[in-house]
Amino acid sequence: MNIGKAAKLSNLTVKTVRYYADIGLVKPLKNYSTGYRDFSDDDLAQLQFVAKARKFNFSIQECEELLSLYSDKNRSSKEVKALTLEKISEIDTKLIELKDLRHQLSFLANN
Amino acid sequence: MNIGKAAKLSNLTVKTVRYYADIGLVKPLKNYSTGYRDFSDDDLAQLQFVAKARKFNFSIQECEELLSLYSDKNRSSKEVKALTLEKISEIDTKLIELKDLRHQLSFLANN
DNA sequence: TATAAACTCTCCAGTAAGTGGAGTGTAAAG
DNA sequence: CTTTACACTCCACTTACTGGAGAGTTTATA
Repeated sequence: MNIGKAAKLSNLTVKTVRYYADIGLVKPLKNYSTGYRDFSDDDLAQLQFVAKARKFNFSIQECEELLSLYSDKNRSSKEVKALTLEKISEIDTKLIELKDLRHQLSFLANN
Repeated sequence: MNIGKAAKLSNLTVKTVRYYADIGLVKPLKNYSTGYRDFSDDDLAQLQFVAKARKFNFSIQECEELLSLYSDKNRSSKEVKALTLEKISEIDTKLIELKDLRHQLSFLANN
């Protein structure tokens, strides 16, 4: 699919998707007659994942790590699992902090 | 208190606190003989709040809005409440998305 | 009391992750 | 067949910091 569709389906802007392709975070094929990028369903899945992770301040580099969980055959299953669990625990911390922030705001709303 | 203590107590770096003072997000007094910034407890509370909000991608400008909830006497109580509730609802969305991301990762960890 | 360590300041340059816009080529609809 | 929508590159700008130089201040130690 073209970049516009990929952007729409991943809730990213065309600019951002192009940027991610530029830095090699996704590697869509390129039609060398038109120069248009061609995103596979797999590319799309990666974009969707990155879109979510970036929202919670996982850096581009961390996103790359997380994406490698999907695809890196050189990693042992144990290693994959450990890395994933680490990220999950980071998310759990974020969840607590976010609830705390919500609490603080809702306290504000009631006075 | 000096900037180092303010930074430590708000989990920000000295650099970041200085930056927030530079852009006027906090307005510590300044000792005009030494040039040292002097952060009040109130300044600290604002820094602590901003530190939390920034973690969840509320922009600096949004942080300014949120901080104004604490102090802006020109706002009607209704307006304050509405703005706060809006931010809370944004947080609720973030909470859902974050749980979703966690779910996706924990699925990864189990195969 | 001297002096070293720790802390502060300003200023300036660099970074991460985009964002906006000009200028131009391609494809689809009317 | 031409207007409209979408794609491309390239380059400058933005946000929110971050690092480092060079210099003054405060505190702890010898």
